[in-house]
Amino acid sequence: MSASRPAADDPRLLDQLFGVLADPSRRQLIETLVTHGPRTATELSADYPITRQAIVKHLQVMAEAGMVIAERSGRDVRYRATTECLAEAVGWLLRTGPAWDRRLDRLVASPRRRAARG
Amino acid sequence: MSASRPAADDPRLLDQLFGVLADPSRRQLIETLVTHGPRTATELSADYPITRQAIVKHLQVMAEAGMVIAERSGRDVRYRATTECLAEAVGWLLRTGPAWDRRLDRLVASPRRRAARG
DNA sequence: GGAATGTGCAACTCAATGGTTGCGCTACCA
DNA sequence: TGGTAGCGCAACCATTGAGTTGCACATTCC
Repeated sequence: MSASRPAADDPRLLDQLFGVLADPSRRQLIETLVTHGPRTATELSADYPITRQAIVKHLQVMAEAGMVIAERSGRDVRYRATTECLAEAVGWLLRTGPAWDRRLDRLVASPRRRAARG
Repeated sequence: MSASRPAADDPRLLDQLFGVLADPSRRQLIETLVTHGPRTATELSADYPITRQAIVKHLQVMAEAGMVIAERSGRDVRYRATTECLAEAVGWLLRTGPAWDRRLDRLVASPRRRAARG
């Protein structure tokens, strides 16, 4: 199961991660799971304007990205938010973000041969 | 101009931000702009397997999200990476991420009333 | 055992989007 | 002043993905 979960250094992981986060419903879903603890898809669907099936699809995508864990107890499946994967996203952002300023700094400092734009 | 750029506290901004980051081409585009400095779409298209038009579309989406700035000089349009917006994404992640652990901690610590499914 | 509740799977619709091609316009340069 | 290189716009195609409905299967509980 979940044979398609990419490795930590696989760019596909970032695709999945950011892809999940790009959807407002999914961010809200995460926040709900965080603030209210593990819940079933049926429970969640009561608080959302979309179908249980839609919720399940979202949760499956999120589970694929390693952001939630599905735990079965009896006939219920309770979804729990996990956090490790988020480090990956933060990592990329911090690794890239600050670098921008450094770069821009260097560009401004260096003499441009093209009409000194800056 | 850019009338559709959402405010800082608008969830739409996070949609755009994470949406941009979810695409590997766009992440690579950002990294290229970061490491090589501002470049034109035509220059960029030389290093990518996709059309200039596709690149332009990406850059427009990224500009919409405030991640790049288009600067015209003569007939060239040079795109420069900016960084402020990333803080928004990092903010959400940090605000949400660490909370997970706190939550999980509390859940583990609290006595469960439902058959102690720990 | 049988009703009720919840999950899982599949097919379908519809909109968004990544990508393409084609063409007209503008700016640069010899 | 004419050729060339680069940008902008529009139409179009194929794919993806969010969401729905319908139904079958499993589990709980009376």
